[in-house]
Amino acid sequence: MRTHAHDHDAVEAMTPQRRVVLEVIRSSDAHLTANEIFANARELLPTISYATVYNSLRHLKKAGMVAEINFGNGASRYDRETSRHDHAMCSVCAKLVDLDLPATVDLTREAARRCDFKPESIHLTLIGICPECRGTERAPA
Amino acid sequence: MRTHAHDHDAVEAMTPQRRVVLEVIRSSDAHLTANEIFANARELLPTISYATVYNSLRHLKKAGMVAEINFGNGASRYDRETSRHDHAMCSVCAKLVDLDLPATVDLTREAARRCDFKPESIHLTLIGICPECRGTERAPA
DNA sequence: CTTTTGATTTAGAATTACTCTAAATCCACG
DNA sequence: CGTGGATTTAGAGTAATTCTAAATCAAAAG
Repeated sequence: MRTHAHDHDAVEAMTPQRRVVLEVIRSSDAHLTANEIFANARELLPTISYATVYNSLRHLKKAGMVAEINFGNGASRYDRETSRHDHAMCSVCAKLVDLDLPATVDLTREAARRCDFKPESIHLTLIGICPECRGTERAPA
Repeated sequence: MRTHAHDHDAVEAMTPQRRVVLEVIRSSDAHLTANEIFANARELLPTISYATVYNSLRHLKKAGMVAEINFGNGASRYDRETSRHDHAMCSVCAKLVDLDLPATVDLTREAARRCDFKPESIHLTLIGICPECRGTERAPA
């Protein structure tokens, strides 16, 4: 239902701003928050606004170029790794670690069977104490 | 290390407000948000304030009487079911369903082994399309 | 080259979900 | 009755994110 269907029809373009946001995410091995991405993006492109960072993140996510991770404890974080993977989060220092469990394909199937959902994805996060924090938090009862 | 250790020493009491909040959560089979809990609690106890609902939720959670669920997409929801269980969420209607996967004990161990965390808990959520939405969303490409 | 059209960006206001604060209240005990 | 600690209340404050409206930009059309 378009008036003309122009050639470019590019509802989703890769603009300089989006390129910068993507670059920021790709050049960090941490899982940055929107806030951190905004700060880093400003250094590369001082005029970029907060809203544009969010717009870009939504766009890049939709385009499958970044992944959003959210654990409910605060701000979303953005991940350059877009293939399905799991996470472990330290309950002491909140560190986030990537994880790959081979069992998830079966698990997804099993879960979907039990609740009669058409499976799309599965999110799995281990909560625990990381080696570093275990070292310091060794306090006995 | 207390000054006196009075007899009552009750740092955490079950007050009428907390009772009402608990009652609201227990009497619903849905997973209510704090907002919904506030609204329902007001009907039982019209003077209760928003902050008290949050205080009560924190208290009840700490006391192990309710569980908090958060999928990062918005407000936390509160669950009368406190034993460990998994969830499935419909990507179309956002419905939330409880699930019980027997494999999670092994999975937790396996995940902890891979990242060398001391395991505490595991969160598993299937994302998919529920039977009802599958019925209506049957639209082919 | 200029206009048109629609996407995009910008700055800041608005919204949502929640937490904090300070004053008022409650309650067991002395 | 008074004191002290916990709790409640109303409303202000905060953090994360979205919305809005005006400005900008870029490709296609004239």
